[in-house]
Amino acid sequence: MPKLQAPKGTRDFYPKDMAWRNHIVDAWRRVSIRNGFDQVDGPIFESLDLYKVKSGEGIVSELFHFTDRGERELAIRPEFTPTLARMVAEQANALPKPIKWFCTPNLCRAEKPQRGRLREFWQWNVDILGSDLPVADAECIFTAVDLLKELGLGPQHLRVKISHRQTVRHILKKLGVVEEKHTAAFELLDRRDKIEPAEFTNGAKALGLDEERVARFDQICRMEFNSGSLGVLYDSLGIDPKDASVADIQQLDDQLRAFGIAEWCVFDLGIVRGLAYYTGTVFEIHETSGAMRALAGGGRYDQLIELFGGPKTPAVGFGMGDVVLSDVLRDKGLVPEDTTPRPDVFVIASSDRGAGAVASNVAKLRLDGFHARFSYKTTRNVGKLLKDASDARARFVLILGDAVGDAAGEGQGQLKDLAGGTQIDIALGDVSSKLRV
RNA sequence: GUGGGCGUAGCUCAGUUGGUUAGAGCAUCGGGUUGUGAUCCCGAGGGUCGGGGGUUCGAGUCCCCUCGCCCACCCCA
Repeated sequence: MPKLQAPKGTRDFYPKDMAWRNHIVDAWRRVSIRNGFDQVDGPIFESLDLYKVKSGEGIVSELFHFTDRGERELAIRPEFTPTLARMVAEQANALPKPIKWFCTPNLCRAEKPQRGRLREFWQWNVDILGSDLPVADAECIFTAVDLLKELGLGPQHLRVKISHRQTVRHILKKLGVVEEKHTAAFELLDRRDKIEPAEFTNGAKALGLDEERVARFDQICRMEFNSGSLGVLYDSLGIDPKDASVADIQQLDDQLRAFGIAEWCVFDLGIVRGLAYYTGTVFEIHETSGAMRALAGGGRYDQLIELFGGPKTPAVGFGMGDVVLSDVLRDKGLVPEDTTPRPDVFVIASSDRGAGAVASNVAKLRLDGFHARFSYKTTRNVGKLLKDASDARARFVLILGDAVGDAAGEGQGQLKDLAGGTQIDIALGDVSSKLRV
């Protein structure tokens, strides 16, 4: 029999791992809800065609796909956006706008695992549909930043790098690149750090740019503008700030400052995202050191819902994966030793008579809503039992001796605070109210 | 898909030029002592040395294939 092990690029979640995953997913959920998003989900597999709509045939080799007994071609979801688009397209006219949805699906991609990338991972998706206002873009970014803060990260660790397709298009136009070649220009821009300078220059020439303009194009793409300093960009390019083509990015900047997250944000026109479907704002969250792959990425995709057969619906959103997020938190020393739930109370017996009352007292405490545990050991050795309680990371220990009554809640016990070490005599009927303090 | 590094117990690792039934610490489980958390003492379980094939009297050790992990590419929805 072949060795039975978790498939390549997947993870087993033992209690500590599961607690950590929950730590992340719970934070995603908590932050989403307080930012006004509703949770949704869809099937973990969809028809293969759904993924071809957005990404073409080329996507198939990246998918785990199969044929069911009805000869239907299906695929495990590699992303959530097509499902989201399908769901929105189906009920777009009935849903109140703006639609603010989030989800935390697990996704599978048939890629070779490496740092920051596995074959199964969890991804936080946050989307606002039905509004083309820059405030929606800003609220998505605010929500992403809120999550980072929630997990203890600060602007010293991460930066939201923001660009805007329309602004870049406007600059390209100013430099003399015809509109049909803008997509090629985006691709070239995206690859500029991966290719030789000569190849970049040649690519730029193919777009109709001469030597001087190539240099200018490259220079602009390498500049960063802090929030509030977009004027510098306009000046250097001779753009009128009142020009409609830059109004959008200017409003976004104003909103970011209104939300109070300007210090996290920087405008970097070199951020392109490979995705052809982004139409306006695009952004990525990067480590300030620039080392790792992007922690999150997103942008505006105003035409996607139509592509999936829905009405024209502007949309903006982002995704954040658990793998890179965990890497970042680990690097920054923000991973707690153990995130498994701690027992409120651990019940032990120091006498045979006390042992007879353990189950009933545990039952009562549990019915009162407490996380209560006890030991299966038969020893009356208080030291050993306290060690069990301590190992379980319990907050309190209830010690039952000869003073217990015949029924739950009767008689006396002792309640020990494991953190402080203090111990008090207590009537068993008063334990729950004492624990609530 | 391409290239490099690495696989011995749950974890961290020893294991001589190929040579008896492959070891240690920690962890786990059981027992004992002090009945109030560190401990201390005794004991147990756990490895087809990632898997398969080959060379050899003999392979954890040498050769080939394969699987997995890590890293870098490709790609990144």
